[in-house]
Amino acid sequence: MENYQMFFPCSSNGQSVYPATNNFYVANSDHHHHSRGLTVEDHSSSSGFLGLKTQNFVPKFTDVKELSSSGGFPGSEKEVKLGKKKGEKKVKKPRFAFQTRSHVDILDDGYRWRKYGQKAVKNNKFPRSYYRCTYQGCNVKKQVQRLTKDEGIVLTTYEGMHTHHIEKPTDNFEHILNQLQIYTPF
DNA sequence: CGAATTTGACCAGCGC
DNA sequence: GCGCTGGTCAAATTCG
Repeated sequence: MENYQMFFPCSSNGQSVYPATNNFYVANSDHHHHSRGLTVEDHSSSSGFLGLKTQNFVPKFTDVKELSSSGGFPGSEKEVKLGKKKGEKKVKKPRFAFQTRSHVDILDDGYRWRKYGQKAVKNNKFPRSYYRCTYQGCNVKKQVQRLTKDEGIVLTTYEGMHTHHIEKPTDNFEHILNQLQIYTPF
């Protein structure tokens, strides 16, 4: 129940979902001093990945990262600790980050999100926004952050898997999500 | 009027 | 142990 590398196993052009370059890395540590590794570009040809659309702008995915999985990378997991919950044990949740090239922060992926926080992060002049899926019982979270390096890039990090059907189907994203469910142990 | 957002406070983990 | 940082809560406020 832990390996989610096959997040979006299909891409429109059959490439660049998993950039087989040094741009793909496992971002496990939250406390690096520099925004290293956030190299972008080189994959700007990967348009049409999900067909995500915002109001009137279709972002291009420039990178896909697996943030945290217990797949066996040495010291890769920095699992979220839900120590605040009374009886909850700490659950490792897979996290995936997408770098999208967009001028808007809110990428409409078809789910309904409620913002529950916003924090200024170090080494980044843009705040990071925290969202939670509003579907009852589905506590999938995501955070959206714009890069100081290149403010045209928006880094969206998903945490957890949706256990329900998409609410607002947008183009082929629903199809992608269906693909996703196949690899979901839930 | 209910739902969503804003925003400061609070808390936990980690490094020094 | 203390302070910094990231993540979450929750009351107040705004929005539809």
